[in-house]
Amino acid sequence: VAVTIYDIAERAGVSIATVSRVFSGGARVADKTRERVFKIAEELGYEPNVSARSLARQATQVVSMVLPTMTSYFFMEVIRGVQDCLAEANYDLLVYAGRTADNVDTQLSRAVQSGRADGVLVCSLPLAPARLERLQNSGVPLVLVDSIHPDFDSVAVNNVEGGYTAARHLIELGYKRMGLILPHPDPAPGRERREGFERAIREAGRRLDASAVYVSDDLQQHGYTVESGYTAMQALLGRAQPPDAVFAACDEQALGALKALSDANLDCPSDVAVIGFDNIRTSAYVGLTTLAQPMYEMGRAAAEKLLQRMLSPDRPVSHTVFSPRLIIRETTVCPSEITSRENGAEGVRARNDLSALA
Amino acid sequence: VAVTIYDIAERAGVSIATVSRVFSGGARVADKTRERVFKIAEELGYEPNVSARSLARQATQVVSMVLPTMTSYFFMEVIRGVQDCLAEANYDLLVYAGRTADNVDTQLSRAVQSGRADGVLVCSLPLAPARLERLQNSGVPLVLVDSIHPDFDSVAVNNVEGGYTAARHLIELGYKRMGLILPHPDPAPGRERREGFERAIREAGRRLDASAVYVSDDLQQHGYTVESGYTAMQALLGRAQPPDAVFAACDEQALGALKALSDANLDCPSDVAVIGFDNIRTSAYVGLTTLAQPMYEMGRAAAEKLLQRMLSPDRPVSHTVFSPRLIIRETTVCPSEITSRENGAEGVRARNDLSALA
DNA sequence: GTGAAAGCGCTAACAT
DNA sequence: ATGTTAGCGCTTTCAC
Repeated sequence: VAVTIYDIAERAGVSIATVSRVFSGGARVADKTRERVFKIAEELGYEPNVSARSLARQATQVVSMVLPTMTSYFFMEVIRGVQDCLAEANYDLLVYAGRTADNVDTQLSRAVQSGRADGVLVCSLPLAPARLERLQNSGVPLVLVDSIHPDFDSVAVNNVEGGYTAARHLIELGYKRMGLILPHPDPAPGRERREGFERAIREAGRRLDASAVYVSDDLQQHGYTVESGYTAMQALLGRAQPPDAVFAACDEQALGALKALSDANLDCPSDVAVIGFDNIRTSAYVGLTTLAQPMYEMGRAAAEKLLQRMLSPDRPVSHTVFSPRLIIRETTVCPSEITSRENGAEGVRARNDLSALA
Repeated sequence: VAVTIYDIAERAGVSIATVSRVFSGGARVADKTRERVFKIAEELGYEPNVSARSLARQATQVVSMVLPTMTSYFFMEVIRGVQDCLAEANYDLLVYAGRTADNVDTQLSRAVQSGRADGVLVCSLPLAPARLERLQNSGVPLVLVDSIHPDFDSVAVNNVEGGYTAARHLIELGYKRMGLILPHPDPAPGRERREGFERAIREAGRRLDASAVYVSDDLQQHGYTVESGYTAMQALLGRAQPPDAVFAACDEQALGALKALSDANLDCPSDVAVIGFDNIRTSAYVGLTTLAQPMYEMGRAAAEKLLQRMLSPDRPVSHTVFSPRLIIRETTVCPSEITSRENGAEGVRARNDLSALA
């Protein structure tokens, strides 16, 4: 049904090899011939068949990306970075997002299946032993995003540092009774953020009471939800010594916590301050203080790293770690205080908000 | 390098055809043979090569999806619906998102390239003549999402109805001076929402003054941004007769409008009411009254429709149109008024919020 | 600069 | 139930 190089070759009075050379770019073909071939191809509406080319070249010009779920601002931005980088290099992007927890491994398997893609990006997936083995056996070039393993290239944010920074920020502002809200303990990022947070508190000569920590057991989206944050804050408020500042290890939870506060007629930050992690879009809108991850850049970096690994499979494994950036908004400091404490800080905050809303 | 059916065939003492049959499912193979083949394949770590299979079958089991941009809650939900449906049918998803306006057509071309995918989903792309021709010539099964054209299957929301409903809601609440904020006039959805909105106003025996309409000329994201809404609301507030209720044709703009209101020390809804369109995540969070599009369902429906068209290319073209659903929150009615007007409405609203935040 | 020919790994008649 | 064989459309040595 479709037109092939044979059709072109015949009409142009050349061999299929020549037509192939014309469309493969590099090779040397007489200018006259090249032109003639292009012209005829244009007339006939010829396009090289992708599958045939992939089979012959033993390469697909496709990269696949595996995600635990589709619905998250974080993933969207990462994908955007990936997509932009790949498009520039003329690669296409196959997206595999899990729907349920068990479904993820099915998706992973498809993604790494032989001949499907030249490389694979694995995002935010804890590498349990079985999964790890699957990946190691696949032999496909692979880079990890938002997780780390010594055997694979990776791009991630320094979660420990982020947690540490969050605690330092609260300590410096003079808050006394810290609270901590965490998503499901399975994924590493939450655990790491907690580690940094607790370290800073220890270093300040204080301690985090067990009753001030709420860990979600929500399997829904590993607790990365507004609801889980809402529940968590309610629980913390019910404790004997409610906190005066809480670190929610992801912005979704922080937003839920904020909601719980306002439902309880408590003011943020004067009654309870809140700091999140991620800097999702809504955070800028509601003025949530948080630690920003450079999501788009992480996507780009991961794609670039993968492209490099595809070129030279033997290069040493490398890990790119970004530092989370503290964005101070209104949930840890009242606007008036900001101006009084830091000269011109108000102006900075305003600009922050505008750009963050972009 | 990789293991092929030849390796399996040899070790199992059968022909490659038998091995192929085993892995292609359907055909009848002796149970003993099948088992033996599976066992050996397992040992050798065999996986069918995707490109070879695609070439031989003349089908890829891949669907590609083209989007104007990656960064939008709407697209994300649509993609999720698409992905879920495709995964169930064992299809993979290739995502092409434009980065700049001109880039979109490059992406479109790749998406419909011969042999790349068995079908294509085109989302939110105005079909200018050149683009239209490209699609018609490609011969690939295709369905449109969030836009309509007589030549192609499509899935969309009834924007005219949505605009109409928005106006009716405001009229019934007793608002007098309507304002209208629109994204860039190029994409059809905005124009259609305006049409419905103005019709309802005409039918109510009133008219919409030209000075009460603000159309964004922002090319950035076709004006689907918080900033464009912010600017728009500021402009409307500066008019001789500022509106007491405004319809923003997308939620991003509505959020910007809300921000402009609060920056001007105006209360919503008592000074100016605001109603949006889309029901993005943040809208639920800030209590924005809006018209919800069933994004996930639209994605699913589109994918299903595409799968059907791929099965029977000659079926008549069909269009699925969803009705937008009015979600009343706090930007058009004060909570107290809701309870006084509609019995039990408060409870409904609360439930709405919880589920919408999910 | 161009052509001939041997694959790439799998599928699908057709034959047995 | 299984084997033989001719492709699928393109790339890529190797000659000339």
